[in-house]
Amino acid sequence: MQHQKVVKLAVPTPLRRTFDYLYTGAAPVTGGRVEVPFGRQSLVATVLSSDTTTDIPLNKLKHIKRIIDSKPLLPDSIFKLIRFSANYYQHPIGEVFSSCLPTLLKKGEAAELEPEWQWRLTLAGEQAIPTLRKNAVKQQQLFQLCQEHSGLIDEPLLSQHDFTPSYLKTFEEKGWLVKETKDTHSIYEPSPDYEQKLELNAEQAAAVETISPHLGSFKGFLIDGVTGSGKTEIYMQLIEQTLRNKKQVLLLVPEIGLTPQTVKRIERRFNVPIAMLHSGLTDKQRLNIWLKARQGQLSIIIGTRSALFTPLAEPGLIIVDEEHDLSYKQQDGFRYSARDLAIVRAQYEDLPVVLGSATPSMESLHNVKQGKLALLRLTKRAGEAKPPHIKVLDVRQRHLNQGLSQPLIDAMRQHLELGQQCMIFLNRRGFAPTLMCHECGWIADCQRCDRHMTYHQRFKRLHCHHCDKQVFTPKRCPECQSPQLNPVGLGTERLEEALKALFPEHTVARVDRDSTRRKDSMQDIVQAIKNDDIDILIGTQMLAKGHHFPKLSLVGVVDTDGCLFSADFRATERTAQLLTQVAGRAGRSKGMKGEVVIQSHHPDHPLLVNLFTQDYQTLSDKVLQEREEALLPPFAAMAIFRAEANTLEMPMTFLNEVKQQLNHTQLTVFGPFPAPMPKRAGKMRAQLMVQHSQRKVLQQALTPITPSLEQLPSSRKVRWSIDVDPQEVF
DNA sequence: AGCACGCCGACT
DNA sequence: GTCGGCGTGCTC
Repeated sequence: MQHQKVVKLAVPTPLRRTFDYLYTGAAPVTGGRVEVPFGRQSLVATVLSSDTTTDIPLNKLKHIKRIIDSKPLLPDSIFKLIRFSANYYQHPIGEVFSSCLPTLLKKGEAAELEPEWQWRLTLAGEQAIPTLRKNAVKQQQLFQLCQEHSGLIDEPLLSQHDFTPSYLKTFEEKGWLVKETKDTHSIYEPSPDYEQKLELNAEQAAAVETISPHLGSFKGFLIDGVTGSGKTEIYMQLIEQTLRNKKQVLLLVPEIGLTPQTVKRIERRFNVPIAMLHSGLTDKQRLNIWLKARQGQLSIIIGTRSALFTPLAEPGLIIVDEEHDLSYKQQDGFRYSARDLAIVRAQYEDLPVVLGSATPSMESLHNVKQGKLALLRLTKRAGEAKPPHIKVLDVRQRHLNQGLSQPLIDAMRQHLELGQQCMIFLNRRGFAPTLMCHECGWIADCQRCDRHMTYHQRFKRLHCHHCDKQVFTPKRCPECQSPQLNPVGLGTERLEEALKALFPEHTVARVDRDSTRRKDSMQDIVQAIKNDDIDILIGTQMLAKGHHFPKLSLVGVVDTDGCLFSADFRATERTAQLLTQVAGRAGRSKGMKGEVVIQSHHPDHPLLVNLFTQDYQTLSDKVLQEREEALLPPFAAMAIFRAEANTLEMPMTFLNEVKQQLNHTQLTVFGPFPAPMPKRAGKMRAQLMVQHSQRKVLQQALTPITPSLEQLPSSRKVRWSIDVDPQEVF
């Protein structure tokens, strides 16, 4: 009998285990892909270890169908990172592999870059140029193009000038052009003087000087810099040094921060191949970027959360911009934090990681205190911009016109008269958050969620912002048939209407998910603001970050009170970050006086007092102290088990069984209890919280338990998940 | 998650 | 008579 050889595979299935298969002949390489029969389907799996042993009776094992890769797909560091992530986030290894790979690789496509072609002008071609007929304009153009580029043209150049590769066929046949594969150019020399390097102030210079000696080995940094303090210029100079060392840079940005402007700015500055990973790419383009990055043909890779797993041949630096941003944490499926994993990756690849924010997360500030991150503080705005003047306006007993107080309206007038722009911030889209019957008090509730429906006047509809359900606005109250149904409360749509009435001579624009639904409309509005075509801007949190509007001098926050009282222990942090970011939009140009007016019915609320009589740092110190006293993250490691089903009963039963299994561990368990908003999208939800002061202990306790939960009969009657380091408790 | 098997209701 | 409803069981 032939000796049977066994491989351990990560198969893309939600099962938290590995699968063993047999193979004959050459061993599939560890880290490479194979195709295997799995149940009745055929799947692409990744080899975790080759030439290994199995606990499964040999007659139960199937044979692999095909070896896809002859070399490992991923560098060791990424392979390790993926395995670490599956463990840390308690997510099935097969699913983790597939969520880290480009779609086409998941499907089994070869991991090979298509050759890129270029055409070289031959001697015969050169001699033929004078013989070309004068009226053959296109031919003339082509050869001129050739000569302008020292006899070489490539595909991008062709398409730029509206030629197709097939047009060149005739010239190839005549021997005037020769088609050849393009040299895989590795990282270019940067030419940093294309755009002038900006002058650094003392703090910026100190930051660069602190970090640059560490380029080349692992170290974590946190740049805590107020809005406008010039973090980007620090990134730029670090990128430049990394490029000089012929290394690649990975720049992570939050979901909405991925602006073409940032990329253009970087492109203009460095003459190197750059790729931006954004949602608009095709699978093919994504694969090409992935492969080029892996082969070192791209110098800078910019992308959101999932870009973290991009393999790099010569990794040199990881930057996580706006590190506090929630979008770094995936909120479904494989619930990883790209910011946290960036630190792990930097460790594995022995390179520096730079986190930057104007409002750092409590986690990062805690890591600073623990000595895990080195803190670099920028307290001054770069250039000559002054910090804005911030005022909390007590609106108790004041008359409000659609949420706007007279002092705020007056302030707007003043700024508008100076030819400057105003922004009114309201984190609630739609016309009004509820629709109410004036006669009987009936309120339009969502049938599938524990929430009211938002009234959208423009679409004449009620819209649930939690499950996306939309219905036409009823003409009469369903309870008492009264036609008097009134919108109650304030949303951005209503605010827009009010501001247009108040300031008929000024242009008003609204930026929220509804007004920017059309592709590029966000870009258009941002451009219009910069062109000074808009005087008054109404926005939700979409407008809070990243943008630099030179003529914007007044920011008004209409309604903060909703944010001040929330069950979530992170609410304070979130609100403080949002308000700080919003306030930071005002007065970013030199010589302009920025003003921020925050309306509140609770002007004495400690959050507002601490944030605006002091600063974010004072507030974050307080928050950290409270967290320490309450043993909450970041002073404890936390995980939440969530479960949902049609009734609350099954999730509670399941979570109680989970709790029993956890009884034998050292973890502190809270719950199970119904979620703060139990019903969502027609499902009833419950959760169970576990924590321990040490991450290691939490992880080690969960590791044997989570796979066994799949065996529980009650687990199949619910949809359940584990969220390690949860960011939102809902 | 897929995918198939299995045993009960309203249709050509 | 069968198409199909989704309950439940399995995946090396």
